[in-house]
Amino acid sequence: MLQETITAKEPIISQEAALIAGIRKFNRYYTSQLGLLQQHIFDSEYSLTDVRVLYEVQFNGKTTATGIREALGIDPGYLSRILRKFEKQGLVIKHPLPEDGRSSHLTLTARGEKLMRTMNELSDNQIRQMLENLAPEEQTKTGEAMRQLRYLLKAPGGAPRLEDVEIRHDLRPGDLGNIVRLHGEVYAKEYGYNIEFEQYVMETIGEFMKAYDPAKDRVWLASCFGEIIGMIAIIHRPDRQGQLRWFLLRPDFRGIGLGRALMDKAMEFCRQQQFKEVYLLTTNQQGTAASIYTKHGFMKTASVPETLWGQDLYEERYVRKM
Amino acid sequence: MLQETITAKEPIISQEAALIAGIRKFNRYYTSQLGLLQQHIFDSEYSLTDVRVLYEVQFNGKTTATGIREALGIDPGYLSRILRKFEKQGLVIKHPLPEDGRSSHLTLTARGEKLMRTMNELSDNQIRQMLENLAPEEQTKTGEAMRQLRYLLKAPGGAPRLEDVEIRHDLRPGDLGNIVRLHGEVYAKEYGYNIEFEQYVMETIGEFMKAYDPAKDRVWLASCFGEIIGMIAIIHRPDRQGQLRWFLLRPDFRGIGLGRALMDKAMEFCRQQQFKEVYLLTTNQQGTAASIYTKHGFMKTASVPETLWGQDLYEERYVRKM
DNA sequence: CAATTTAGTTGATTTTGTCAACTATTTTAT
DNA sequence: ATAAAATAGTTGACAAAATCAACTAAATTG
Repeated sequence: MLQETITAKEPIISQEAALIAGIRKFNRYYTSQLGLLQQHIFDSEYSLTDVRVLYEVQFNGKTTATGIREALGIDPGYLSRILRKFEKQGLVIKHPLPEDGRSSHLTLTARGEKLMRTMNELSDNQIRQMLENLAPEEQTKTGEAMRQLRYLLKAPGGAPRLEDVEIRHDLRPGDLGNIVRLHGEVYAKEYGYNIEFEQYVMETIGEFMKAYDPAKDRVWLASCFGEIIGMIAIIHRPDRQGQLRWFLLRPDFRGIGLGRALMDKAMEFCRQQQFKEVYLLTTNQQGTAASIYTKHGFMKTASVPETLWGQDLYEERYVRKM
Repeated sequence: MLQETITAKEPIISQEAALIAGIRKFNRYYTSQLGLLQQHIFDSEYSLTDVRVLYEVQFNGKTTATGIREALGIDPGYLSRILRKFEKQGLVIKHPLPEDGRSSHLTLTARGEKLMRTMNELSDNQIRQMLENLAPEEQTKTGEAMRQLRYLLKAPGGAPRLEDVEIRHDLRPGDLGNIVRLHGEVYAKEYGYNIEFEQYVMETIGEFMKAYDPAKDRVWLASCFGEIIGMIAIIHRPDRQGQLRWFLLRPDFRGIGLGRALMDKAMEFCRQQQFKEVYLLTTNQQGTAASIYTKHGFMKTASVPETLWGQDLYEERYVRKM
């Protein structure tokens, strides 16, 4: 047994208290920090509630008053008056519903859209001002921390977006470590692999690097706000074969088309290299990965029982003709 | 040359936009999520402003009205009335200042303290409710992300504090990768070492792990907000010798006593292990490290010229008798 | 098809926050 | 030393934001 455990598994009461106290501190700090409590946003004539209503109209396309009321939890009478004000100011239009004579769909007018754009610009400037005191690393860390929080707290739209992900294929300092780390963390979490697995990945990466030839091998790294969150690699093998390796996505970045994007890049590279075929080795435990492989034209050609990293599993081989 | 460069070094505009959009989303989400906008906190008779005032009285010990006014940015007249209400309700006491007949120090009464305790409990429950849908590790990640945000935004560019650093000596998934990464990034930045160095570190860590014996070897990792930012290790060697390895701090965490803290832990472990002596290998390039070694009783015993990682340098050996 | 529910409106009112004028001190400038 | 200016806080008048309850009109239910 390689691993040495020190810390307790059970959450300790005082730790929970510390966590909660920390969150409370954060809440208090963050509310004051961003001036979220100001009544009048950016010295405009609109209150925070006004802006929230406009935002709902803009993004919850074709909402009714009730939709907004439910989303924001405000008094119907109050909302009614706010909407009438907006209508009078030419920011919002009510489109009576043919199927329900009581309700109307709400949309922004061009003027309303313009107002919201201005608001967003002002908000962006405020954020930019906040960011400009930070070093570039700190900026990306801030972004990643917020993104992660939104994700953790299950915010709507908190899931990462493909547009925020950057894919590159050079190797920079820290990348090797990040590759190892990503594997260690993801496989430990998903399959309970112990640290021997991480060690194993380290060895395979080491071997790969010794023979690495930028013209024939390629590693793609996907990063979001500076953090490596996925990867794929192609290695040249004898007889115009290629091997696909280290295809991995952090769980919270799955299901957004990133796996496909990486696989596409890899396959395109294989075509450029004029490989006859590409193979990969995996285990039967990686169920979801398998379906991605078959979707991209790979076929299972072998399955051998093995005991690895404290697990009984089948080592599988997939091949795709190019 | 192993490295292949593709992407520009300059931060890309669209990524900044994504970052800002992400932050705006976070702001919007977080304000609504936590009900920070509700007027009446926890169905009490107190408004958000009321509670903020009480909080200031409680924690900015012995504030005056002006102190609160400056902290919260509210109208003096409004505050005056709020305070009078609190006085009448027996929550706050005004202690006229002998040195200034215009002002008074404000303190909470026992009743005021009790009210704040209740408020805090309600707030804790709300947070607990938010947390209970999360897995334990998600909870800790949430706490860490918030702590980091508070830290990043509060003290932009400020030096990290030793209190925020946690030192542990178990090995968790991702740690091996983090160790490699830390070395790769720091040495690239400070001495321009190329990725071969990171590869070399990977190999040495791999070798170490093969022979790793928790009873005789130890790796300490220093982390701040969940990120590994420093480390040190002791490996057992024949003849009751110990070798000190991988002593490294991220540059921005130097000069806060962390190096000393790590070294102390390492030396204490060496005493426990009853080593006769401890040695370490370094190069003449690591000038600042050398001074730390001598400060902790190490003496240079050898210096051999070498060419490593694209650099001409002297490999040096330091020894300390225990 | 009467009774009930739902969507939204309106009037009355309260709560919350703002502005300006004011008093009583303390500090500053001459 | 003393007049002028600044500071700390109060008060009155008022405006804005939000709530509550009673209401209308349309849709749904039994």
